[in-house]
Amino acid sequence: MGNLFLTGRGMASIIDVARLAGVSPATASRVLSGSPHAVSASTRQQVEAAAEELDFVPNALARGLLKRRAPIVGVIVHDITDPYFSEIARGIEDAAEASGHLVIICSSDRVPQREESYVRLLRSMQAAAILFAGSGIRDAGLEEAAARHLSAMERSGAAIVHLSPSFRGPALVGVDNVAGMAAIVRSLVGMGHRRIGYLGGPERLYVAADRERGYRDAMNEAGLAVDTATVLRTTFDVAGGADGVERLIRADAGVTAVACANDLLALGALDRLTELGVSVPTAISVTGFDDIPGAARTAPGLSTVHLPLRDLGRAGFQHAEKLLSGRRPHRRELPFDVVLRGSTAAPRRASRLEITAPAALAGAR
Amino acid sequence: MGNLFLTGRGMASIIDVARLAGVSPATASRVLSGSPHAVSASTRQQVEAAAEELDFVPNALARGLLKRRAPIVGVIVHDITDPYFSEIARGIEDAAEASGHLVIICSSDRVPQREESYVRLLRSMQAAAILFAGSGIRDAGLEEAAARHLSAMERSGAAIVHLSPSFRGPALVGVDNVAGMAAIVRSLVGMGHRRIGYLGGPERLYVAADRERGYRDAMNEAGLAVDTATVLRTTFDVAGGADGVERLIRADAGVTAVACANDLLALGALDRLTELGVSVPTAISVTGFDDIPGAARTAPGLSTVHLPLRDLGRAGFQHAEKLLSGRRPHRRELPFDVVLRGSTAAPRRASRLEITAPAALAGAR
DNA sequence: GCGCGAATGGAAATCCTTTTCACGAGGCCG
DNA sequence: CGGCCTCGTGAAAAGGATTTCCATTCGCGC
Repeated sequence: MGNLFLTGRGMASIIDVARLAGVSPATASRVLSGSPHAVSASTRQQVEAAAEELDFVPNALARGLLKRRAPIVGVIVHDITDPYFSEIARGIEDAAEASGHLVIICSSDRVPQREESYVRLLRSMQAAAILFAGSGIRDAGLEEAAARHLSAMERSGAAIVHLSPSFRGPALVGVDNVAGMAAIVRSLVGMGHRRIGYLGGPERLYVAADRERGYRDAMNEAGLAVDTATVLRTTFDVAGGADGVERLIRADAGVTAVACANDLLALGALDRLTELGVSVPTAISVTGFDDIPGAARTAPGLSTVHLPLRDLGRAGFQHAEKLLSGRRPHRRELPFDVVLRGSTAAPRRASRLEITAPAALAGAR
Repeated sequence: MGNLFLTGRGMASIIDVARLAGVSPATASRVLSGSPHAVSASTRQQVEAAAEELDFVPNALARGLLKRRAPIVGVIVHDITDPYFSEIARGIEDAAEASGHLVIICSSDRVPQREESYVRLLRSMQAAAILFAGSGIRDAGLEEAAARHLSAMERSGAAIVHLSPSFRGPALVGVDNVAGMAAIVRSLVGMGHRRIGYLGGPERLYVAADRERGYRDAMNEAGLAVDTATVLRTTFDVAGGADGVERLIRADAGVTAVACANDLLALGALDRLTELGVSVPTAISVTGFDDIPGAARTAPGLSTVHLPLRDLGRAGFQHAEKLLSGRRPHRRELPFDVVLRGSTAAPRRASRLEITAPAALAGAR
């Protein structure tokens, strides 16, 4: 077959449609792009019929070139395979789809250079927005390059949104990591724990620093010592958590609980404790942070700080949309929630004795 | 400050660079786009210095408009939150990044209309390739529209790659789902199970059909009856698995093992069985499919069919690259692996008695 | 009957880059 | 020493859609 109005073997352009409809490209554009310019009903119909007939799909590149903006948003994550990030990404995607935007996923693997390369690529694609889902990484080189790219993009009207703390300061849309960690540590204290170890994330991650500060705040507040031997920093993943608890246990500092900087760490810790025959929560309590899907399915269920990750993604995109439409949205803070499952309990008697009047306790029991 | 050579407040264009370097845009382009065309060393250096000075980032939209192709690939998944898909997506991303492509994630939620809308969007963006990570959905409306879009894209040189079976036939790059399921069911049979239930996925998913066929094949091959009451189809997620096993158990058909069409179903099944106080594998064995990260972390560990998901993604992108460079790559089949963990064991004696000579068994034990 | 505004449609510029095509200079071979 | 080839560079077109001006027509009030 082959339609005679088609310019070549490629896709039909708006010129082809205009020709078939017997109108100018300008008119066809007005109909097809929903312009406010008046077009008579009959002409409109002609154009729509022609577009349908030719299976016309507008070239977003041409449109974007003119508008200086492509209908895409980039999301910088550390690893899309990490449920924390895929949940956020999904929230962004849902909100983006509603406004016709496509979402580009960029897993930086926490390598500054890879992150910069992605930002550059997104900039070259004239992305409408970039959302940083993952925490910033303290790195002079990256931050200099990133600052340059980001301010250039903002100057040209793109939206930049941080969902976690970064070198640009606290997140535009995010949760209070300090308060969240402090809250769950406080509930550990409330159960009677006194020697609480901490398994932190990489030192260079801003979010890891915030969470560690929350831990220290809560400990200080309760008048408890933070032993340097019981605060460990490791990689932000399951393997890090497994090795971390083991080191913590072997240091034999008598900790009765371990607060982990995120759920992945806690999952790894749970695994290793099981392997080591250390029972949770009888011998030791474990807490996580984030409440990723799957945190509830461990045995025992993981006590953690629930974050509304999908909402965070959605809210992040909405923030970007406001920025794009010229408004100046407020910082937005989403609520967290301490959820206690089976991985935490009061410490064993022996431990309690250390911290309570022995006689009183013995008598009560 | 503000550089006088900048046209406006926007980003520097190649024309600005050319002007600053004192050459024509053509020459600047040749330097900056790595064209094979000869350019003298001194000119080249001038241009590079100017580009650096102006923080020039090429406009990928303009380039794409000319080349009729944007350096982006779309990945259609059912849900990026599902570890099965995020693993594949990550593999694609890794391979794509190596060749300067960006990856767009499209979660269809298995809604045909949403899938079509995404394909249309990708087409309008002149995506270089679309990879279908999720299985096709049997749906006349979608398939008609999809066929139209896809053949149009292929005609214009884009690459379309299916990683799972679809209405276009078996996957271009994929695994043998029939054989995989048959293999794990066979190992259940080998352990002595005779009444093996099946928890399948949505009827309209091609991949679900394949896996169910594998189950039936293995059962027939072993001369075992497939009772319609012990084959259930449900949604492809944790909730479906939980409800599914419960129905299976309550039907009281005496099954000693349940093969699940994927790991999410198996995870749900494990959860519910625990809640119900049915011990795994003592009372009942459970198997999954895919070996998502986390399948090893259940208690007991999930026996499943390991799929090299990340490799699958990588191989899929490489296939697309070959297609784009005009080659005609072969179908590629990746290996699977039955991995037995704690969720499977030989059935209890009572069950064995049904199928083995009672005297012999009793004597042996 | 004249003029004015609304309605409608077209011509052309614009967005930025790549890629022919053309041109001049210089080197080499015959 | 003339013709030819190579090298280096520039001018201009192309790619597809939008949008700013204009131009035309029609209806209508005076």
